[in-house]
Amino acid sequence: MVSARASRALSRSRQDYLKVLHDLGGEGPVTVTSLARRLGVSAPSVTNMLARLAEEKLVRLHHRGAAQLTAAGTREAIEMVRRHRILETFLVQVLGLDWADVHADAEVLEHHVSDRVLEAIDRLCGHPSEDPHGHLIPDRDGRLERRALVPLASLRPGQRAVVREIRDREARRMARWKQAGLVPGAEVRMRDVRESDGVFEIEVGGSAFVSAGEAVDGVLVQPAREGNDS
Amino acid sequence: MVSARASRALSRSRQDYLKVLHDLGGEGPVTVTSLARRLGVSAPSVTNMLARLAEEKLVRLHHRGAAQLTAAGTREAIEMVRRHRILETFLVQVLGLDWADVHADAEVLEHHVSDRVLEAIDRLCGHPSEDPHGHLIPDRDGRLERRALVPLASLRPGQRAVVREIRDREARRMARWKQAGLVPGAEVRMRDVRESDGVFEIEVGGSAFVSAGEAVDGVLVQPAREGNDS
DNA sequence: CGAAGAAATTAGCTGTAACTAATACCCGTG
DNA sequence: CACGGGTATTAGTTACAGCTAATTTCTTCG
Ligand SMILES: [Mn+2]
Ligand SMILES: [Mn+2]
Ligand SMILES: [Mn+2]
Ligand SMILES: [Mn+2]
Repeated sequence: MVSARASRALSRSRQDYLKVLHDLGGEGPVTVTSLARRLGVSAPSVTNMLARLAEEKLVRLHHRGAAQLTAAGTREAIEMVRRHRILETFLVQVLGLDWADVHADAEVLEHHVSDRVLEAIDRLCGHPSEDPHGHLIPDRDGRLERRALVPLASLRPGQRAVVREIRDREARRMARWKQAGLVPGAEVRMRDVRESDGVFEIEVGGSAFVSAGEAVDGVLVQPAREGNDS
Repeated sequence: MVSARASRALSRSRQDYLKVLHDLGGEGPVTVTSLARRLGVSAPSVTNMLARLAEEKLVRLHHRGAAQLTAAGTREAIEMVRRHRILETFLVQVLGLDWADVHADAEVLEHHVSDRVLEAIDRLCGHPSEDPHGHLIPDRDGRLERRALVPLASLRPGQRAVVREIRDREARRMARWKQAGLVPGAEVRMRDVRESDGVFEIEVGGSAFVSAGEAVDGVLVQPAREGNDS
């Protein structure tokens, strides 16, 4: 029952488009503009590539550019997510690179590492279930648990939570988060929210710090069960 | 004294052309046809690419296609050799892949691994000086020792030698060599050469085997000092 | 010397994936 | 209902790196 990993290798661009579609898509379709922004290409480039992906039955095209992954497209996208996260784990755990810094390397390598090498890396890392930023790693069949997480900034005053995932695309911000102790597994408590200016005070690992709302968007937490405000 | 690792990233194709030029070049210039054969592309493609490389001052063009690396081209080529060999070492030593099988993966990864990742891999492998096939690894400044090796098939009857390098491009043949004990470090003795049909008998690690000349071209040995035919 | 054959080059195309500029389409507001 | 702003598409280019077919240029040999 070896799953049918078809032999056709998608181009690097296609793989990146699919991955971003999966990430932005959640469920609903995705707009040309959002893809363009996230991929760093022009809108016409996106229109164009989407047409090709549609022809290859990897995305379904709705009206006015709205695009949605097909089952086949989703499979490819998740495969890329798996590769990306395994590689990040490897870069941190085995090569000892910095947490905040491995995303860019993984973004390239995910397209060029053979299945054989990927499996060897996965084995060497002990078949990790999470990457260094707390993101879950899909299994070989593309199964991916879903977690109900909320943005750190959405906690109400007094609420406790555990940091679960850190968005990994901006090395700069990650360095700051790490230094503040906002890493997967950290326990936090929202101390105060100033509605007026969107600034709040967060307690993490004993000490506290203050931050503007957008400065922590990208940190996802799992709220503690209500009522254990010991 | 950080050496001037210029920022220019050469395309994958260029890097491969330079590497092959270095390998075939030795000293003298290289013909269009030999490049085409080795790279698996057509002759016009080579003419064309050589013109670009010449424009970029990476090769010097002599008459009728003869091409030769410039100092800058040589630097780039050796850098690729270093990357290739470090990666092969890593694939075998750390990931446990098969000796005979890592060339293709290294051929791809050499173009896509960042300097940072390469250095981390090199460190993890303990700054190896030879790859798994016995090829010397250039140091970070492009220095590469030179060894005086001869083809296994050129030994005279009775002569002893130590296997030093195994050509790594044909997995098929490598598997056979490995199985026969022809690996770097193995001690061999030429037992008999039949001039008539180019077949000879070789002793390696006690047992002996017989082979046609071309079947072992790609195995390079270091002849023992004359006269210790104990 | 002259022609054959080998080697290299030129000419013209292809596919991929970008880009900019121009245009078309939609939707909400006046 | 018409118009303006935002969104998407079309049209036309570009760079890269390959290809085949045709041609040119060398070398060698009769
Ligand atoms: Mn990528
Ligand atoms: Mn990650
Ligand atoms: Mn290569
Ligand atoms: Mn090698």
